[in-house]
Amino acid sequence: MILLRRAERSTRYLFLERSSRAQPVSTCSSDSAASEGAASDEVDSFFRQQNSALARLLHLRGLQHGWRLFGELRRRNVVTWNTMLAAHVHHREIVRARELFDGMPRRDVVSWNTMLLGYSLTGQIENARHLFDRMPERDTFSWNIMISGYGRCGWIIDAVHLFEKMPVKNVVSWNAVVTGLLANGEVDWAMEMWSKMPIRDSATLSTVVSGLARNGMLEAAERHLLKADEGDVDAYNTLVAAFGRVGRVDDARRLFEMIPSGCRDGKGSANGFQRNVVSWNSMIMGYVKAGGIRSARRLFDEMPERDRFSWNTMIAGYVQSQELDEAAALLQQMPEPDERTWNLMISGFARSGDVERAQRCFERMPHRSAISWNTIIAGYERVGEYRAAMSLFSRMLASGVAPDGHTLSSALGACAGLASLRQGAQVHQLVTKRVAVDTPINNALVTMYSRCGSLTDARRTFDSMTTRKDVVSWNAIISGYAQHGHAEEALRLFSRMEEEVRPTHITFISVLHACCHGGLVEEGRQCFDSMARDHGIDPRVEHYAALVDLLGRHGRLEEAMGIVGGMPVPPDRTVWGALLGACRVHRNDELARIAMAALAAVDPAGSAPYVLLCNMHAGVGRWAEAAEVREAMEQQGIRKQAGYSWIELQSGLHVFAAGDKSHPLALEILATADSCSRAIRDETHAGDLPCIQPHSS
DNA sequence: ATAGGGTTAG
Repeated sequence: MILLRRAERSTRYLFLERSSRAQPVSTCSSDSAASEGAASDEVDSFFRQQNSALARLLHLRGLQHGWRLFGELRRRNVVTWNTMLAAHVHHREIVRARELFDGMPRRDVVSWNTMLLGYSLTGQIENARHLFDRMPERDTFSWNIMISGYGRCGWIIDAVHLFEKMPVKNVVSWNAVVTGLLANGEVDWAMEMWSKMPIRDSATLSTVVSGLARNGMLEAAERHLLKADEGDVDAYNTLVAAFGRVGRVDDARRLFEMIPSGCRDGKGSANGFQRNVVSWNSMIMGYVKAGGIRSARRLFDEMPERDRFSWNTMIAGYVQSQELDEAAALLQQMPEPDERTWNLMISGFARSGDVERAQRCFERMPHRSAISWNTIIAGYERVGEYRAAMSLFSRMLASGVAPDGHTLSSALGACAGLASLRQGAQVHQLVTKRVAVDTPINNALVTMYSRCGSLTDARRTFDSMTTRKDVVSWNAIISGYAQHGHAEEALRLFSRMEEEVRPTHITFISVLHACCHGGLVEEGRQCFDSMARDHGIDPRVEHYAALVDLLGRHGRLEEAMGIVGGMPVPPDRTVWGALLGACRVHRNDELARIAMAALAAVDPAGSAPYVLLCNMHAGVGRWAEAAEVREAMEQQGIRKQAGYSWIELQSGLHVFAAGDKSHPLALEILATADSCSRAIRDETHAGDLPCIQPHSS
C-alpha cells in the first residue's frame, strides 16, 4: 500500500493521452512500457492464463488470496491491474479500488470504466461523474455505466440527459435508460422511450416485464410478455418471481407452467425456450414467500438440477418458517455451503434467539464478509446482548472488513442499549468517516443519543438531517422527548409529524408515554381516542397498557379499571402490571388484589405481583403479611430477577442493583437519591415513588 | 478485465 501511495503522488495530476492502447501514466515506469512493446504472443498468452487464474482465485477465495498472485503479476500487464480492480469493485471495496486505480502504472479505458462502475455501485454517483468528466477517452461502456448508475441512484433526469447526449447508442444504452425510468416510477416515460427503440434484444423484454412488475403493474407486465411471445425464458422467470414476491403464488405457477419443461422428451424448443434452474428457483421462492414450505420442498425435490440458489432459497424457506432443524439438515447435505448459506443460518438462529448457535455457524464459515459480521452483530443486538454485539464489532474492525451502514446502525443500537455515550460517539465518528449517512443511519444516531441521555445531540442530529425524515426518524425523536419527560415538546413534534408522514402504532406508544410521564392525562386520553378514529390504527395491547398506566398513575383508577374491562383484546401482564403499580402508588388494596390475581393468572411464573404486594404490605408496616407473600413466592419457586442500573462516567462504568451497597460512594449516592425522591414527592404529591428505594432489601 | 434484464443473506 505504501508503494501505491507513492505512485499515486507522482501520478495524480497526469492525464492519459487519448489513445486506444494503454499508456504509461508516469515517465519513470519506462521499463514496463518497453516490455509491453516487446511482448511476444507467447508472453501475452502466458499473461492471459495468469490473469484468468487470478480472476478464478479472486472469485473463489476472495481478495486476500488474490493479492499474492497479483503481486507477482502487477508490474507487467494492464489487464492484471484491471482484473484486480474489478475484483475490488465486485467486493464493493471502493476505497481500496481507488487506491489501486491511483497507483496503477498505466490505465486503459477499461480501468476508468471499472472505477466508474465502482462508484456507481456504491452509490457515489458524484465521484463517478467527476471521473467521467476527466476521462482521457470514453467508449460506449463508459456512457452506459453512467446512465445505469444515474438510474440506480435515482438521478433519472441526469440519466436521460446523458443518454440523449451520448454520441453512439447501442441496445444496452436503450435498455439501461428504460430500466432507469422504470426503476424511478416513470412508467409512461419509459414506455414512450421503449416504443422509440430502434433495436431490441432479449434483455429488452425482461427489462420491461421486470420494470412494470416492480411498479405493481403485473397485468401490464404479463400482457407485454405474452404479446411479444419471444419465448424468452428469462422474461418468463421475471414474472414468475414477480408474482411470487407479492404472494400470488397461483399466478406464478400458471406462468411457470407456460414454460415448456423440456426435460422428459428432450424436445424443449428450437430457441431454447424451456425451464431452466432459475425458473425452478423463482417458483420455489414464490412458495417460500407464501409460506408454502411443503410445496417448495416438493419442487426442490422434483427439479432436474439444483444450483446454490436452489439450496439457499430452500434453506431460507426453512429459516423463515422457523424450521431450523430442517434448514440445518439441508446445510449438511450441501457439497460446499457458500457464504450466503452460512449467513442464512446465522440470521435464522439469531432471529430465533439462539445466538450461541448463530455464533457457532459464524465461527465455522471460511470467509466472512461484511454481511456475515452484520448478521451476527445485529443478532446479538436484537436479543439485547449489547456487550457481545460491541465486542464482535471490535473484532470486525480489527479483522479489516470495512463496516458499512448496516454495521454502524447495529453498533449504534448496541451503544443505545448500553447507554454508552462514549462508545456511541466513537461510532458516530466512524459514521462520518466511513459511510454515506442515509436516513436509517441518522435514525440510529438519534436513537443512540437519546437513549444515552443526550437529548440535545439527538435533537441536533434530527434537525440537521439532510436526508428525508421518515416515520422512524419522527418516532425516534418523539420517543426521546417522551423518555426524558418532555411531554409538551413530544406533542409539538407529533403535530409537526402529522403534516409530513403517517404516524404508526409505535408513534402512539411514544406519545402516550410522553403524556404519562408529563402528567398530560387529558391529552393522552384524547390521543388514544384519535388513534382509531383519525388514523385508522387499532390500539394494541401495548397502547392499552400505556393508557392504563397514564390513567392509573394519575389516580384515575376506576377509569383505568374500566378500560381494562372493556378491552377487545385480552389484557396481558403489562396491562395488569400497570394497574397494579397504580394501585400501589395510590394505595387501593381492593383493586390491587383483583389486579394481582389477574396478573398471576396471565403470568404464573412472574414475580411482579408478589414483589408489588409484598412492598405494599411492607410500605404500611404489615410485616407479617409481607413475609407471608415472600414465603408463598419461595414455595412456588418464583424468583425475582435482580434489576440493574448502570451509568457510564469519565471514571468508568458504575453498576447498581437494588439494595446493593458495594459501591465505594454508596452512602452518598443513596442519600442523594433519597433527597431527590423527597423533592419529587413534595413537588408532585405522588404518594411514595416506586422508582427509588434505597431502603429495599 | 468494464455496461442493460432473472432467483437467495444483513
